[in-house]
Amino acid sequence: MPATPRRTRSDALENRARLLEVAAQVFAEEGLDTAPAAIAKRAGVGVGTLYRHFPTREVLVDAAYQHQLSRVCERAAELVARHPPAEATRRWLAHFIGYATAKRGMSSALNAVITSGVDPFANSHALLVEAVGTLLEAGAGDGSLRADVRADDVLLLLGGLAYAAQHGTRKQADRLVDLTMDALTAGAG
Amino acid sequence: MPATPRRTRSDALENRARLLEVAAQVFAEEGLDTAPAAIAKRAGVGVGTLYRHFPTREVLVDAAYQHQLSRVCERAAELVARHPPAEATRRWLAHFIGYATAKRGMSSALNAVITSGVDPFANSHALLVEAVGTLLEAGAGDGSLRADVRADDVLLLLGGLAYAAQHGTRKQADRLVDLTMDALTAGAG
DNA sequence: GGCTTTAACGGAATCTGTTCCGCTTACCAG
DNA sequence: CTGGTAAGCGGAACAGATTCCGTTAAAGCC
Repeated sequence: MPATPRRTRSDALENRARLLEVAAQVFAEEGLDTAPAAIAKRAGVGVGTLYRHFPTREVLVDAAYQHQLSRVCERAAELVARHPPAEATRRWLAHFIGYATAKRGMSSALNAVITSGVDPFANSHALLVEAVGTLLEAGAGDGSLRADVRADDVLLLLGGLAYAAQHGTRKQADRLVDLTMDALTAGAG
Repeated sequence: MPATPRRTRSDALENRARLLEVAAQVFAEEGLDTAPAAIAKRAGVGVGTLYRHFPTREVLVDAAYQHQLSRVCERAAELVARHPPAEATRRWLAHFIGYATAKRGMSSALNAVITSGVDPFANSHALLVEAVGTLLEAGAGDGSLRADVRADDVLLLLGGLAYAAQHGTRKQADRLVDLTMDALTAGAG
């Protein structure tokens, strides 16, 4: 067995990058249910290549959305800086849900990330837990949010909300956010 | 055009009944992802017949689970009779989530029902809204639950929870139920 | 009971997602 | 620069879901 495993081939790296670029664009244009073959073709590679780099749709989706997802996470820090913790949290929840429902397919993308602790997702997942954690800590600090909820629980709940919100109306989504805020503030201080 | 549209053929009715029976059994044994062809074969009909009666998997699943689902709904009334409203609600939420997560695939079945207002589901959906409504009304009556939440919102939320709970641990599911209860009791009385 | 109509049937054909494998070509050593 | 090696490639083959349509037989009428 070789001590130094030969480094990744340059064409493999290029193909991966191109697939990612194309996928992000196609997902935005046509939604997440685009045929894998179409993405591969547009990237100028065979389906085999697509599947080798991204064995499941979710892996591809996560990779394609990672950039946007990190922006959503950054938003949490911005909101905490500008608003009282509870208000920041409310706004971020709404932002998250709005984001999840606005983009066709974004909800399942988020859920793919949220509900997975396994490797390929670790990056985005950790980002989200951290974002929620920032909000919760701020709230616990000034007593506007209860201190006994865990960030990963809230994230899981949020994934469910995003899922549910897709099927309900916009107003219903807003009411669910309100309910969630009530849960987070219950017995705080 | 005929004034009296010829009545449904007897073999069609039999086939439908048999498919339903087989589907419920197969779902219980092997989960929801059983191949349609396998169900059709076991019921002694062609796939075309299966698809004609149940154009989507969800329609079939809803039909197959309708009986069980109605038992879950009845449970709400039983709990209200035996316990204070808030406690009955907590128990029912846990029962619901447990049910959704215990049976492989039951969660998506429930969500198919919950998230749909359209005809084929109307029956089960209405049943669920009624069950939640019973609990909320009882709680509003004695002031242990807030009076300003809508049954269909809670149901939507619950669908999200069931979805989320599938991916989390049992303990996480319990904590989500607790959070939801906190939301329902916040500012009550 | 025989005849006409047409709902309903079955499964072949089709369409879509995924895996597999023989060929290609980038990498590295000499 | 040249040859050996195996990572990576492409698309053919496969698998499962869904549709389509020629055939069958139940319903209703005489």
